[in-house]
Amino acid sequence: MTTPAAHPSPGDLFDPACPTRQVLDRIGGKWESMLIKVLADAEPGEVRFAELRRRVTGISQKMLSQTLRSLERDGLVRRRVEPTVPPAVHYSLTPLGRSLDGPLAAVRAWAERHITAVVAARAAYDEASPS
Amino acid sequence: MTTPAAHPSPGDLFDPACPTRQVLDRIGGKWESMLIKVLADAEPGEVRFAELRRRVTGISQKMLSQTLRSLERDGLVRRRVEPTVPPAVHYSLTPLGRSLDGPLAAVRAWAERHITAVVAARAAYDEASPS
DNA sequence: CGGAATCCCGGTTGATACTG
DNA sequence: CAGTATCAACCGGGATTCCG
Repeated sequence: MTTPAAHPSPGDLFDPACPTRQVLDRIGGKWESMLIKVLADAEPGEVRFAELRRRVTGISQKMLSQTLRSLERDGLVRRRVEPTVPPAVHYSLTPLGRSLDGPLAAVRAWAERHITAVVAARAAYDEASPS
Repeated sequence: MTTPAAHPSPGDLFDPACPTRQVLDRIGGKWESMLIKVLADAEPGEVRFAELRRRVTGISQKMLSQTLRSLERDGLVRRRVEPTVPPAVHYSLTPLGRSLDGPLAAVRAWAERHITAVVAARAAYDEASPS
């Protein structure tokens, strides 16, 4: 049908406006989850821009500031500017951001526990049809 | 303290070959996680191609088959072909795939519990600098 | 120092059409 | 029914350069 109505169920994963979808779109990015982990693990809680750049190997300034801003926008990260010269900007996880690190940790744990199985499956699959 | 960085150790999130990174790259896609949930929720355990297409609103045949194949390759999904005419192909989660649904569910739960806060933060942020 | 703006390339995605 | 093939548009994201 072409059913015009499809699934209007709220909280439904199929809905583009669905919460899960929105959240996955955010943490599914290339850097988001890394940044969250780095900030979650940071001892002082706050980390400066340049330090983040150093810790998140491979990230460009553009992506760092861009990602940081999107996380800030969503209330996951806090940006604190010290009005010195030159300016020092400190980033930290908000309580909301910190709470997301839990679920993220679950995924991380799964990844570490099952990655070998995944890699093995992948190898087996590729070997079956090398083309 | 400030510290550590400088060299990516294996198993470290910063390493591009890190398990978490690989897993997030997979489930972070636009359809992967939806497919996993649909398959996980499917009562019979098996769902046919056309039925998946119907359940995952908005997906194209190309992306569906493409995503399905990548999940199959990684050992998360099983593909069973019934050699009839016309052919009937059934997809289901493997035990490995099913085990991933747990962590994914944690993320989903977080999303549903905190999405309003995220949306609010976003609105507040946008209101602060409307441009 | 932090970050905005610009340019640009390549992978990903979506329509559409064709096949077994 | 269950895909594959092709083409074109899109966009993430890297390098570079400029600014407060």
